[in-house]
Amino acid sequence: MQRVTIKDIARMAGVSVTTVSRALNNAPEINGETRERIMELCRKEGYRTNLLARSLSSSRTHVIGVVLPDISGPIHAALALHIETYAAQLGYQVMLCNGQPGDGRIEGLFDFLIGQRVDGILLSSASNSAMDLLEQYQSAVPTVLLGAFARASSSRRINSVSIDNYVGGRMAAQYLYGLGHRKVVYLGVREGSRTHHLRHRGFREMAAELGMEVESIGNRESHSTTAAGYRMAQELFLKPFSQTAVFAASDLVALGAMQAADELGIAIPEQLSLLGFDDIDYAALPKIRLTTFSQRPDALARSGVRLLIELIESGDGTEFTQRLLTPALVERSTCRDISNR
Amino acid sequence: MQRVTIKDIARMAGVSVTTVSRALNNAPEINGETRERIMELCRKEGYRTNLLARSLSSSRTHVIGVVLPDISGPIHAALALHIETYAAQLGYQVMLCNGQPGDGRIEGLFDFLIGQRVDGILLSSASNSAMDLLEQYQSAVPTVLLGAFARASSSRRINSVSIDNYVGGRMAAQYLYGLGHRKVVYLGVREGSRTHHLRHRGFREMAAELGMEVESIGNRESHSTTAAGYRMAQELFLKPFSQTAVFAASDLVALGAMQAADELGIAIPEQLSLLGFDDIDYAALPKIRLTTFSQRPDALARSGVRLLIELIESGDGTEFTQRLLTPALVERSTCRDISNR
DNA sequence: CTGTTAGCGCCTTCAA
DNA sequence: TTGAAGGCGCTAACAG
Repeated sequence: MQRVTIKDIARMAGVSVTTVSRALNNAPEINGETRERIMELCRKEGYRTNLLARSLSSSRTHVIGVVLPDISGPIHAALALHIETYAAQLGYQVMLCNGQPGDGRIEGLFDFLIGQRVDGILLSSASNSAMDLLEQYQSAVPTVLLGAFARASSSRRINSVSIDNYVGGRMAAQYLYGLGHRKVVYLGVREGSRTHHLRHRGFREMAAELGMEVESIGNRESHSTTAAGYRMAQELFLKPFSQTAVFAASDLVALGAMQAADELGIAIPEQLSLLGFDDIDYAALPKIRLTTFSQRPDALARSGVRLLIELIESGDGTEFTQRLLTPALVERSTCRDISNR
Repeated sequence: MQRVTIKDIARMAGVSVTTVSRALNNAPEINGETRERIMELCRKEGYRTNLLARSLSSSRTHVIGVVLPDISGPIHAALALHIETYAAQLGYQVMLCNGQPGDGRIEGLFDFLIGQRVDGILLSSASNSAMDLLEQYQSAVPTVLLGAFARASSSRRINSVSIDNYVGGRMAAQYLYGLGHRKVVYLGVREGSRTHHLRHRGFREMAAELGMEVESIGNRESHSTTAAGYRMAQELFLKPFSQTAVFAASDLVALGAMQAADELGIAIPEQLSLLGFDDIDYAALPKIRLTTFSQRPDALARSGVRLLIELIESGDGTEFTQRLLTPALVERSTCRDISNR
């Protein structure tokens, strides 16, 4: 496990370390022949650049840190994949970490990444405290927040890219209205998350504008899980209700609602339309086929990576940009047009 | 973005860099007071150790590289999460990368990780070429293969931890036999993958021992996807067949088969039992409830990380160990006992 | 085109 | 208990 260094190669080739360095970096000012000779030697000797040393002296790592709440969650996993792919195309490696604001480990994670001298950090989080965290750290390293942006906070001095949840909520209301629904429910209001707050507000406001009646059912849990959706849906279904459609705060919540409906013999979409949000993988499954809104993880990833790298390469920490993506409706089979029944 | 170094702190505290270094590393030979004073200064000045520099001089990074075929796939995502969690407990950070043997980028990835001087590499792969790759690289860095081990190759000089696919195949046969099935099909034979090869062989051998008749249907595609499962199942269902149970090469294949069965009005498990392998998240969904075998990603991750770190800390590259985990049956609702009908 | 000289930020003997 | 000096492997002026 003894490693051959640039110095060894230099000695063997009878040149200086500088020359070897130049050969390795395709510097223009070098003789083609000696270059070839050196490269050949490197290959033969199994030389591998010590990137730590290179980064130390060049103070650039070409690595970006990516912090996600839960790599194993379907949306985040997709995000991770796209981020990595796209970053690689632009010449950056990704250092992927698990963590979320408030879990007590996240500061340690940021310190680690900064200690590793990553060129920038991408944080994906829907929690409110993510912004505070970034405001605190972005003086130390370029930083972009993914997915937690909110119109309301446009005053925040941070860089961010996000699905426009407010608009998403509005689109949902509009879609259901267009299908002829006039009394609907919003399932899973959760105030701890800005994302969900906005989604809810957008939905209610558009519904109000259209004259559609909406009942909101709150989620007492701290996460929008299938189990929570199941319980909330039961709460709704177990007494008589007159609504014809349900907009679930997330696909997982929708899944729970589906299960509850199934057990109580409520047919979807015949008796009740169900609309989700996220477009997780499950949603596309044959037996599910949930109509929902895509968070467009690929677009989010691309946009976030691009912004971060612009930041890194401009070296300008005085400008803050916020980008908003419009969610995309994915029509499958859980919403029915009841306008002319 | 100008960083404060150990030298700055030393100057400010009126001591030498050595002293600061000692304070930072809780060296025993240092005055408690000066230690406190220095630490306080570091905090106030926002000092963060440059890990690159530390690693360069100590030649230890406390980072392990993890290479997975597809972070967004459910099994790999779970694996990634567990690996990271467990490594963190043992004081190691994880550098997560996407790549698989044969995709043309993997050598670059390994070179990158070695260049970053990771202390070790964990590779998860089911492909045959993974072993060749590791044999080639393990002289440069400690290495553990996850999930692709095969009994047949116990002669290989590599470190590995894996679900015992051969035994898994045997267990599957035994389970179906116990339920009274006598004519079964193995759906999705794929020779490119050692994993699948073993699973198939185990299944056939145990079936033969029990006197159970098995028809194998091959998968012409290079991956075990839902789409492939769908096509293969159609191939089976479209002509008359007498088998009472199907063992699918993977849960995804099983999912495809479910869809095909659904469309053709074949009831599962009433008319046909279906057994999967992997226990991906989907499998547990209310409308799916697939009976399957768990790959036990948590156990796999723990075991792999532990082995790798032992390797790293022993510094012994002459010993190779192989660990085998037994899959665990997860009984849900897609297999029926037909023994006394 | 090539070599010399200084670092990058930290750790680690060896003296004091 | 502290400091000075050298080195980890590489890059980056600046001369030649």
